[in-house]
Amino acid sequence: MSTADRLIESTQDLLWERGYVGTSPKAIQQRAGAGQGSMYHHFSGKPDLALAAIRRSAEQLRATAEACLSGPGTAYDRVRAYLLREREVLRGCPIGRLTMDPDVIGDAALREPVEETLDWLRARLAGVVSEGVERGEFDAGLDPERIAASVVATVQGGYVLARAAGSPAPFDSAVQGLLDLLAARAPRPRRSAS
Amino acid sequence: MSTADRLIESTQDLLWERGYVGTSPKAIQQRAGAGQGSMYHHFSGKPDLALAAIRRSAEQLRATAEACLSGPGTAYDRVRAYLLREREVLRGCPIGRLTMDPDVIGDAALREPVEETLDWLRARLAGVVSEGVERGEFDAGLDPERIAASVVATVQGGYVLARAAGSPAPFDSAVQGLLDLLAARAPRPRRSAS
DNA sequence: GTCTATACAATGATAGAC
DNA sequence: GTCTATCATTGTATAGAC
Repeated sequence: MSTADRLIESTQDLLWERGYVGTSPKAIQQRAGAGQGSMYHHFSGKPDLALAAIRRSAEQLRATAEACLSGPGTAYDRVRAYLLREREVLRGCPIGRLTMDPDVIGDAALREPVEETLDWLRARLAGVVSEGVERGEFDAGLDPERIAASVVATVQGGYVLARAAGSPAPFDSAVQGLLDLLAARAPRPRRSAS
Repeated sequence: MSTADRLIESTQDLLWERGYVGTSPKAIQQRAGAGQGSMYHHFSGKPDLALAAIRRSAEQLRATAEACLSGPGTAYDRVRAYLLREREVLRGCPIGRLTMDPDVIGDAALREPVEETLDWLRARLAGVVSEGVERGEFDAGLDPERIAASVVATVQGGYVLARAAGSPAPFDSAVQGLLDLLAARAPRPRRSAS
């Protein structure tokens, strides 16, 4: 792997763990095994490197979510797969956690991939729910945009609860609570009339 | 107001806005209009002052939530009042945001009030839901702990979505989505048999 | 491309005068 | 109680040699 790649990967890890404000160029260099000159040769500074790292994390998140949401089964099954997918719950979300970073939210360039990613995720989920409603896999009364926002919020908020508790348990409870509510609106396929 | 109080209040504001890592003693002193000597006279250092500030924010959050949850109406009404209460959505949660701060989560003393507050909130909500189930205000199948976790997670995650979007809209969507799902499990009081 | 040297502000605190 | 030094360390770079 190239030095630039190692720098980006180290930055991804540190942003995830400590946020933008808590991540120093020196820490990045040490984790990447690169010197200062090397870092400033490949990137103009901390914001530039952070942008590259955030973009890469965003791509990865998107790919992971897409794998769940384009999987097999009914709309409910796919939302369920997304909610129950394996996660390192106590680490939180590498993209969502950046929203609490004032220097990220305050900088249009850094915020853009964060906004874009979470917007995409909500829209993608809304599409799945909407499809489900059309197919009769979800009750007709459901508002896809609202349900999508609830699903993403439950995951993001679940991380908050888990980190506060020092345990993944509240995350799992929150997700199960939402799934319980959703299951009640997902009619089982009816074979009686066939 | 005493100097110590002004220091605590300034610290509350800065922790809310910038987190623990992003808040320096100097910034606190300037916002409080106090000198260094003054701060180090009243508090042993940054962690000590932060602890006082976090505890105060925790008390305030608890009081606000309790006001909604002990209000009038059915269990559904009270959960709804909590979810729809006025919030400065784009500022996020002064307690929840601290869970993303490695120096807070990594310090047992600083983490304790955060954990305790979110635990209390979930338990309090679970109590309301449980009461609702007993009274027939919620469907018997609901798991109060799960629903409580979903409610708190939706709020905490709603803040994340709102800050990413730069708008309270996704927060409102997430909350409405959850309320839609909950309303379907909250039978209207039946007068037919009376 | 990578390294070392240098710079200069901010951080988090201590000491001692008032 | 509050103020003004003072201090060691880290943060975030730039300059120039190799």
